[in-house]
Amino acid sequence: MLSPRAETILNLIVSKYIDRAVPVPSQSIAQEPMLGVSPATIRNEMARLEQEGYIVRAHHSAGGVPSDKGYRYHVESLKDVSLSESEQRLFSHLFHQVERDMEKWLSLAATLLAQQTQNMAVVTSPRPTGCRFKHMELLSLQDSLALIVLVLQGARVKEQLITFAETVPQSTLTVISNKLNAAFSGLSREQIAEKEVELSPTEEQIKDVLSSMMQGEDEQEYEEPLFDGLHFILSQPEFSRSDRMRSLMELVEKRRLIKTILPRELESQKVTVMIGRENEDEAFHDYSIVISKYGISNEAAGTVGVLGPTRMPYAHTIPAVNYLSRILSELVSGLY
Amino acid sequence: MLSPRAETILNLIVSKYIDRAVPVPSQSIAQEPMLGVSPATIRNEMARLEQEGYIVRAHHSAGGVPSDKGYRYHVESLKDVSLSESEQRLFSHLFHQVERDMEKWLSLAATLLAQQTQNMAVVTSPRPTGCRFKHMELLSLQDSLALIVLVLQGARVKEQLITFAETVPQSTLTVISNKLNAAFSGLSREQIAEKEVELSPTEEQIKDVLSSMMQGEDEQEYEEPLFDGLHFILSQPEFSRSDRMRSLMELVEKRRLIKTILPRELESQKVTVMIGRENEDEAFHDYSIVISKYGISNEAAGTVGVLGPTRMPYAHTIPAVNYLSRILSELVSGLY
DNA sequence: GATTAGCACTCTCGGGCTTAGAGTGCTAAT
DNA sequence: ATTAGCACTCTAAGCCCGAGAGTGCTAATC
Repeated sequence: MLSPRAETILNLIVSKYIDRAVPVPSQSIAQEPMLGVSPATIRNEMARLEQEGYIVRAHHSAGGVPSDKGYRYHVESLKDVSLSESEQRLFSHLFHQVERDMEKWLSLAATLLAQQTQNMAVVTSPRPTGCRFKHMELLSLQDSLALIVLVLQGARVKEQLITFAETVPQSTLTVISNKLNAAFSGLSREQIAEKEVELSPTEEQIKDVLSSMMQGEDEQEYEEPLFDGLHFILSQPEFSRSDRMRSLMELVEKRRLIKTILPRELESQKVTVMIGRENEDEAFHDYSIVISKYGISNEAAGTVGVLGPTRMPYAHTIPAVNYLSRILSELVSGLY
Repeated sequence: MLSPRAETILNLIVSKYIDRAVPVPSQSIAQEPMLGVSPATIRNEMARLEQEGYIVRAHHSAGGVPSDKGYRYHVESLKDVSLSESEQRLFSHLFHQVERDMEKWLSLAATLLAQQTQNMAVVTSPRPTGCRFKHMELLSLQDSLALIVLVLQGARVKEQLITFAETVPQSTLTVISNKLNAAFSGLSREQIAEKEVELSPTEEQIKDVLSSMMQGEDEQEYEEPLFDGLHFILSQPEFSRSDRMRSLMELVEKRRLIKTILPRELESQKVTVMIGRENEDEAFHDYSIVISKYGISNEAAGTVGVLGPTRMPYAHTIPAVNYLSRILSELVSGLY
């Protein structure tokens, strides 16, 4: 419903505004060689775009600034742009160079994404839904103090100290861990609770700790996410006023992202873009979020995304989030 | 060399400035009932304090602001103030309530410290100097993919994936881990390298990975530290200008603290205060750092501290850092 | 000699005014 | 449908001014 020329002009306004952060005047559009028209014509078109809500003006006689609707239009027009081949190669190369360690992969993904988009990247760990016991180990540290190392399905390792009422030697601990490993291997927390096994008081205590470790894992729907690129986002002109800056910092520190945005059901593996007021949470009405699930759905899924001002380089961000979520999915499926 | 009255006045200026963040006029000092003198007298004393460099004036006819030297004087005067009994009890109570887990302790320490001082707290993990092998475990994930779980002295657990050239069943892995556990128990990385053991190619590969895991642990002098209270420090009036705010954020993200401040040799277990230009690194010339080592010297030492503007509530900060470092030391020594 | 009242002086901060410049909307001509 | 031309609008920056806060100095007082 937008004439081809109007479309071109809108896209020009959006991209110019994205990289200059200054209201776009009709003149600067007219200079583009691709459409040989005068500023006056552009002004007419812009008046129409404003009426229809694609752009907004700061005041009566100022240049055009894209509205949420304008950004949305722009985003739709690049839904299936993908990362350039050379960047794809660069990314996978970097992933293959790094140690084989989930932590490292996540932090690499966050760094690359922040770098690529000049905004803040957020990555959460792939979290198994309903974790399963794989293996445990008991190590004596002092007479009555021991370390429990619990390995869950999917190469996830947790540790926890435990204090016994009495001295328990390593030899006993080894016996116990063999027994419990045999009994619990492959089971979920519920199954472990139901399982009928003859247990000594010490063994019972250990079982309780294991169970609470697994419960912690199950309940904590998203673990502390990884952030990178705060300094990029903070140097955006949107945050030159320090109160805007502080409110962003509070969003980050108060973990609001995690609580309200991440838990939302995302279409599996597809990049979702939420622009300004499209976000339900009012706190994000001035921000855009580009986010995607990755991992194995219903088994171990994490999220990878970018937070920035609505004036965000979507053309870089969307393909980058998309590609990284694919890489991470592959890496995760290697672990299951 | 400062008359008792001058001392009182200086201390009043410092504390008033610390909680109001506004240059202190002679009047507001004269109001203090403890010295029954007129503003004019205070002005004379303040002129002296300014000459001697204890206070500074923003402009010719403005109130007094403590200089670094002034803060230093103030800090020296409260070197052996300690935390109130009730707070001590509160702190230890909180530590005993939380799970027995180093991570949790550190994060509690950071939160408490930030809260108490209304500034940013930094805590690093206790890092063993020259780590020692305690135990390892090999778990098959897929045909030729396994997970190595390595436990080091001091309840420190690391994990790492490994891919073999061929399929290796769990039974073989179990045999191998028993063998290596027996051979390497209690050894440092160098000792493991020297140790003469007959090893199969697969075992050799595992040994190499173990060695590199331990090397990583040894080399990484300080691991990612824990921050808390960014929002406190950012709401200090010092950071109302957004450029100051951003430069702080960069200090934090670029890990400058860790690289230049933390590695400095600190007198063991004693609180060190560095005020403004006393910091070697120019980047910290506007900040103060209150920091202390904790742990077991030459075995496993971490740092706990506070970063803030030079206008910092030293009277709360110093005893809090001091007390928390003592608590953490106790907790760490429980693990060794 | 130390203290203090009194006063002139300095400096900052906010409000209001003005001006330059950027960019528009409209009208009339092409 | 396009465009040149122009009057109009709005912002941002500079400037001035006056109020207020707080000082330093001087001269009087204890």
